[in-house]
Order: sequence, then structure tokens, then C-alpha cells
Amino acid sequence: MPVARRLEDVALELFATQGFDETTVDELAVAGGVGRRTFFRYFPTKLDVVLGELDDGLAALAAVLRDEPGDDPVVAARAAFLAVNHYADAELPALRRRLGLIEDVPELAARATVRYRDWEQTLATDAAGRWGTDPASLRAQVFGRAVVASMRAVFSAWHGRPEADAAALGALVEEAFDALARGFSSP
Amino acid sequence: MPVARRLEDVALELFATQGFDETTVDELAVAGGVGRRTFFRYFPTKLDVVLGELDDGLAALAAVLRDEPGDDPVVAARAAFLAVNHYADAELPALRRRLGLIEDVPELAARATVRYRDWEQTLATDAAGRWGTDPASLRAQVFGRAVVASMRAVFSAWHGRPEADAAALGALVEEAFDALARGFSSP
DNA sequence: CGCTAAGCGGCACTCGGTGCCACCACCAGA
DNA sequence: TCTGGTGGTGGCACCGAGTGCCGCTTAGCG
Repeated sequence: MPVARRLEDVALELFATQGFDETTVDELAVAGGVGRRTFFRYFPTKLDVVLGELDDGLAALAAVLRDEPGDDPVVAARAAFLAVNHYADAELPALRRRLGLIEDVPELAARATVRYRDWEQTLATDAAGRWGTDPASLRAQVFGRAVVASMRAVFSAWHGRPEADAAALGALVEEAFDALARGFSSP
Repeated sequence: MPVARRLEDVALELFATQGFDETTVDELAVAGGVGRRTFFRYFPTKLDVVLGELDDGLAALAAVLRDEPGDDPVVAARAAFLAVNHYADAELPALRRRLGLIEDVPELAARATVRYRDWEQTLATDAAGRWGTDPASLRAQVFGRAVVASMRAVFSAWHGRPEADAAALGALVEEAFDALARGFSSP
């Protein structure tokens, strides 16, 4: 098992049992069998042990979005999110642990939203392309940010339902995009 | 001038000239004429010097929202945001400085979004009340988060237009809420 | 076998943030 | 006037995250 992977495992384990703030980088390094200095070579900050995978998701999203046809950004974004968030059952427990940490540790939630900025801009640019408008236009920006915010709501809701499976996640994504498509003034 | 106010002033000044990360708390304390320890009595973190006022805004929002009649949450939220974000011309330069910092210092952007969580829940609860549904329902949660995300887009857009005044801010708020009300699938 | 290059990790340092405690001013009451 | 709180202050020591530097080991290669 590669060093980074092992560090990630022991870190999530320690965070789950002791808490994030109560676990020092020294402990993580010792538990992972490396020096403290080496830990920081694999992860720029302690936060990144938890958030590491988000960037891969962005790359995947951008790729799917690029190949998605049609001129309705909502349809395209929905398809992209359904494709990207297709988890195998075996991955769900780890996903739950990560989401739990991101929910309860404010510092992690904060850092996560910084990562989401790129998602927002990717979505805004895609929408602008389909609408034939400027990516910097307010409508495109509102779209990008609202979509990401909705996905946060989806993950939060999914995490709040302990028995929800991968299919339930998809259903929530559908529901969220329906709301975005129809707007909030219609009943 | 009270100590907190003075610290805030010199801090924003130093941040603007030297940069946020390049300014240490020691410098802020010296510039404000207090000890480092005293600085932390007025502001729990360095970030809070910039973000301090957000909490007042939340209280104001909640108050306006509570008194707002009608059963359309979009209408109520729009009215509330227009009321809360009514700035005098003299306040605009300070607002711009703050927004600029929040925009380009990732750590500040991150911390700001944590504050926004309360706004999101306030809006979700209000919407659920008007709809007669559960505040934890996905639709209410998506609404609350989408609204806050849209307001971030509004402030970002306003900050990006150097000549925009207070009226322009109101117009952007209107435009963003129109998008949310009508949804993103309609042209 | 010797050389080099890359990963590793110890060490010392900076900075944000906290707990503790001494100091000072101000104000009460005797 | 003296005395005894009391709240604001800030020095001091400490912790943990993160960084630069540098010496060490080890693997690969001529």
C-alpha cells in the first residue's frame, strides 16, 4: 500500500475516534510510520487528508460536462453529477466518514467550499456556453453557485439518512435539479 | 474611537497595503496601540477583523424575514435581502475593501462560508414555514443554500464592477432572485 | 565499486491562538 | 484616607500547523 493511501486510512480512523482537532499531525505521522516532515510532503495541510479526492471529482465533472450535448445547462449538469457521483456500495462507508467530518468540523467545511469555487466556475462557463452568454454574467454565475450549493444540500441530506444507499443519492440529485429547473416560486 | 473600531481600521489598511498573510497579528496590535493578547480579546481570530459584521447582517435578515408576510419564500427573501443590504454611499468603499479581501484571500472566503451556514438555515426554515413543509426537506435546504450562493454571486459581480453604486447592488439582487424564482430551464 | 539523485526526516524557526497570572485603574464602603 | 474588590490589560510561556534547510540513506547506473 502506498504511503499516501496508508496515511489517509490511519488519519480517517484517528479522526473518527479521537476527533479532528484532537489529532495532531505528529500522531498521524507516527501512526502512518513516517516522519512528521514526510507527512507534509504528501499532504500540504492536515485538512487535505480528508479533502484530497475532491479535485479528481472536478476533473471528472468537467470531462463529462464537455461531452454532454444539448442547450439546457440544467439537463447537462444533472447528467454530469449523476455520472460523477456513481459510487460502488463498497465506497459508501468511506464516503460517509468523509462527509461526516466535513459536516462537523467547521474548518473542513470551510476548506471544502474553497475547492468548490472551481466547480462553480466550470458550471457557470458550461451554462454560458449553452445559453450563448458571458460566463461572467450574473445568471451564469448564479447558476454555477446554486448548483454547487444544491449538491452540498444533497450530500448533507444523504448523510443525514443513515440507511440511504447509492440509489438514494441519485434520487436526491434528481430532486435537487428539478427544483433548480422549475424555480422556487411555482408550487 | 473604541479599541475594536480602531483595530479594524488599521487592520483593513494594513491588509490592503501589505496583504493579509503578510500582516502578522503583532503588527496589527502594535498599529492599534494594544498588546497582542488584547487583540485576541477583541477578535477571536485574525480573520474576524474582516468578517466581523456578517453576524449583525444575519440578525437583521432573520428579523426582517420574520415580519415579512406572504407564502412565497422567494418574495420574502428578496425583500429581506434588499432591506438588509441597503448601504449608504459612505459605506461603499469599506464594503468594497472587505469584499475584495474575502474574494482573494482563500482563507477568508472559506471562513465566510462557514458564517453563511446560519443564513442558509434561517432561509430554509423560513421557506419551510411558508410552504408548510419540513425545514430539513431537500427542497427547503436547496432553497436556503441556493439563495445564499446567489447572494455571493451578486456581491462578487458588484465588486467586479468598480463603478457600481448602491442602486446597482439592488438591481443585481433583483436579477438573481428572478433567476431563482423562474428556474434555469426556461430561457 | 563509486557516483549521483531522490526520498526521507530531523531540527529549528515563524505565526496563529490560548491559559495563566501579575499589574493597574477605578470605585465601593468604612 | 485606607482597604478591598473588579474589569481591562498585556506579558510570558506554551501548543500545534506549516516551512526552509540540510544531512542521511538507499536505489539505480556507469
